[in-house]
Amino acid sequence: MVDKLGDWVRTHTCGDLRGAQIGQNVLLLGWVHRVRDLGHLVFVDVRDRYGLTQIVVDGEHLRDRAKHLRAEFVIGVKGRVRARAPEALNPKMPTGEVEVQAVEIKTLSEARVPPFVIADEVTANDDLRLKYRYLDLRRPALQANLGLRHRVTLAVRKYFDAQRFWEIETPVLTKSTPEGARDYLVPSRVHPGEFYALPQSPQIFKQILMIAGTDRYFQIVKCFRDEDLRADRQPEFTQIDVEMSFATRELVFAAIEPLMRDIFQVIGRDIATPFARMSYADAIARYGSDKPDLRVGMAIADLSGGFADSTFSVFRDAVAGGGVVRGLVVPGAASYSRKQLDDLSAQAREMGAGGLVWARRSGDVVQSSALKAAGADAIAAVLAEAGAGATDLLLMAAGPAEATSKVLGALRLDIAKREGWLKPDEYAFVWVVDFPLLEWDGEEKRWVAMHHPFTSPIEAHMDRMEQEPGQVLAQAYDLVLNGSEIGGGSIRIHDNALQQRMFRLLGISDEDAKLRFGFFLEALEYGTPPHGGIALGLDRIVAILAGESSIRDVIAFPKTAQAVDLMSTAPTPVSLAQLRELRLKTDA
RNA sequence: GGGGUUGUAGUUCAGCUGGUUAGAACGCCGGCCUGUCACGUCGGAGGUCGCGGGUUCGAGUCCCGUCAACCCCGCCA
Repeated sequence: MVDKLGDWVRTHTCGDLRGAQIGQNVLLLGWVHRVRDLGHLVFVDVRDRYGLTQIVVDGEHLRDRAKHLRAEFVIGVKGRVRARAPEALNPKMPTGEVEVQAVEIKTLSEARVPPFVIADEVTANDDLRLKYRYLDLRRPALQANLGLRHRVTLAVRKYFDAQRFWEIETPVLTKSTPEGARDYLVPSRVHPGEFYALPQSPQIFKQILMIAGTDRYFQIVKCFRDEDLRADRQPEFTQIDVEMSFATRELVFAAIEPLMRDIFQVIGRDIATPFARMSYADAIARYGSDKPDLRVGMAIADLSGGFADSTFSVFRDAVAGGGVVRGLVVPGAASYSRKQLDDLSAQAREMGAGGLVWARRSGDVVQSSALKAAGADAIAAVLAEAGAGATDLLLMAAGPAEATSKVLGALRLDIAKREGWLKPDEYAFVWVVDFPLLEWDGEEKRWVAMHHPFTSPIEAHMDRMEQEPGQVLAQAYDLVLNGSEIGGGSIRIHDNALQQRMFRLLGISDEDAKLRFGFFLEALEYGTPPHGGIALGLDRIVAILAGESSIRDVIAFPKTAQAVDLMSTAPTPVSLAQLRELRLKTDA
């Protein structure tokens, strides 16, 4: 039986009441969290976004009513706040020094038995949680994540406002410019056979805003990419998009570092600025990744020199063939068992390495999987060169430089994870800089932009773009936090001629460039300020702040790895009438 | 596109080399209980073992296919 709300207005939330309100008459509205029926005495915990308050019900008539309450019913309670007896205090609850003695109870809404218990300590399967997202979101942990996300976006807007940036909305229905990720397409009814694309990023619009003289722009904006998903990737995601006129890399960094400081203030953490910097080449060589996790050391060192004339033919031949021998020192891992070492080798081979060689000291003697082949003196020398101490383990692999570092880098992360060295509340920022402008796409047999085609080469390399495209560095940068790419940006090309050269390098014909980017190339001709910017991944940043491993836990209504919304069941077929109106046919 | 993990009660899981009636905990329903707060306690209901096919005297268990969720590689300018 359900009651009408009538003139009931809440006086407090379920997280408000403290000792100061003792003796007051209050009215609470919320969800039944738990009912504890002790016979002649019934306790009901009422929950809302703000917290939990214990209601006490005795007296025959009301007690009967309380016994019929079930989890997730929405109720109203009129009552009086009273102090709990000293032995009945609950220090685990913020409202635990008081309780509300019920005078009147209304059931405003009944609830079916929920498919899973709504409590942080109970976790159902992901698909069930997503189907009943509104129930999952009632869990305090997810409520806290939504609140955190709100406070972060608020901090972002406050910061940029103070720095005289304007938040400007760019269109969601835009032009498809295939190059990079797949677009989500939206058919036009008014123009049959034609399509809008949902933006992968507002890149061109924000650059045009610079041409339009808005000087400093930011936007907290949804972007869309029709690519396969991961724990840190959703088909629609939110960027903090930033663009500045007359910007240099240093000016962009100087704008973003204090922003990150303000964002981390939201969780009460002081982060140190300026951030560390590392070239892309160093990141790849020393960490095997363009997004190094610097919470741990274990940098990869080049040990090729020690093996150029070695008796160990595998390593000697690798070096002679233009490859490298590289290694990393795992601190304190000299005690690894034979099985652990074998597992690491197997793992390295799985990742494409020819093999993994380990070495360590044991008292005065050295041990190594290549001891016989290389000789004790050579192993001792390389241990010394790598800086391995008495309790450390040296892992080595040989082969082409980049591939070797990537395998060792993956091992490094795996070991660090297993050893618990990656603390979620430790924050290691690094700017990765000096990216190559282009990379060779072996399948398409053409150069493709590493960042995007609007990224400027560094000024000193502009003349060499056509001669040595692979050697040209870009004015591009990524912001990396704990091994996660949380942002990327660049100084843009602001010169029409340079932009056209870039398109040609990418194998885009002049006609094609005109067709796809003509409006932008034309805009560049009307007085374009040098400019640059960055886009930060809001979902990833909030996930790291919240200590969540998946961005799904900081997005209100996320999609599955198959890009399905299990709650609304999107995507779905549409009616023939709808298709006809759009003049579309499907063979699905 | 490729690889891996998982799928058994409402939920989270166990179920050994294939063998009688598929179990536990939580949740749910009912009884008892005046200080609980993950209440306690007694009792009860609840199963197409994801789905389809195969092997077998016999399949939750083995095989093939398929669907779904998750993780990774490719992909993500």
